[in-house]
Amino acid sequence: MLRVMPTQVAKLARTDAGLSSALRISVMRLARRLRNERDARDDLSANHLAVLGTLSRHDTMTIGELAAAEKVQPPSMTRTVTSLCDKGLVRRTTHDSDRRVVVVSLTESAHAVIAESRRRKEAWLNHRLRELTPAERQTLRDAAPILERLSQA
Amino acid sequence: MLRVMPTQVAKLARTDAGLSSALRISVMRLARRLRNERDARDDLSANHLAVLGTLSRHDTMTIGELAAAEKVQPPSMTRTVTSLCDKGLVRRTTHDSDRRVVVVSLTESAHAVIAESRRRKEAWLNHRLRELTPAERQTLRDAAPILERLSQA
DNA sequence: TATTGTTATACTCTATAACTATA
DNA sequence: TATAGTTATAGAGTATAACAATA
Repeated sequence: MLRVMPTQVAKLARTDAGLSSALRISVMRLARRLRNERDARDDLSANHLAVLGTLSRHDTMTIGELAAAEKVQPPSMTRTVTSLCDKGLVRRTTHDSDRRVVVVSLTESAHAVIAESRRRKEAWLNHRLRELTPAERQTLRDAAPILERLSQA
Repeated sequence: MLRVMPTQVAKLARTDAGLSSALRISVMRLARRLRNERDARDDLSANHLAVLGTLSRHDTMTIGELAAAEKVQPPSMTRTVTSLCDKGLVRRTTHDSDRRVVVVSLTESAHAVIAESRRRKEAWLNHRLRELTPAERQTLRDAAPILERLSQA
């Protein structure tokens, strides 16, 4: 049985050489867990939810901008936006000065869906965090901004 | 512009209430980044790679066990295993005592593919970690086992 | 009968190529 | 001509339902 157990992750992390491996394993596993915790009750696909999330961070975006942000090709984004439009979660309008451009924005009901989805995702994690010691929570508080910076690098 | 910036993550993390949100955001972002860093050069799909990874942690598994581990239905796993078999990455043998069961195991070439993929994924993170201060690396060293425990809860 | 895995079939998501409409 | 987006079409990946082989 070659499975990497929690204690092995701690051991790995002790050296600079092992830190990268330990961090990758633990971050990927926790992310997978958080993702599954969400998927269980959401009726929107991961893809659709990602587009709503991106839109909520940018307010309005064009099809091209959305495609670039989600790293898909424009035809795929056309399809996704059409589907979200049918569900009443986004609005499509023509750009004021350039009529080739389609401007996409969230509807009120989308804001509610996003908030609810986020609330559910955090409920599970919140519960787990309350089971940690104050010192462990402090470590995570210190670590969060560093992890964030790594992701932006 | 509603985008959550690194400084906001640090601010969020200061309170117990905000820790869950800050941690979720930073972990999900770093995981996405790590995943993309891998996808860029791998010719195997994320799904195929996940199956190889699971097999490398368990040595031999049946189709049913693999389906359960990857949270897909048996017919989907049959398809995936057939494809990996065609690529020469896994072997299918019949179980000794129960001839309904298919036992799947990695080939030598799969071990090489897994090692190479893992090496690539870690190269990017390794480089980022060297840019941190020793104190920041220590914080991550402390955090890794806690993150791992959260994912197992 | 129950279980393990497969085949048949359909749906979703994605891609490339060819097209329309604006600029 | 070049650009933004769409339509047409095809290829993965997944699911459910029905089936075969074995227990």
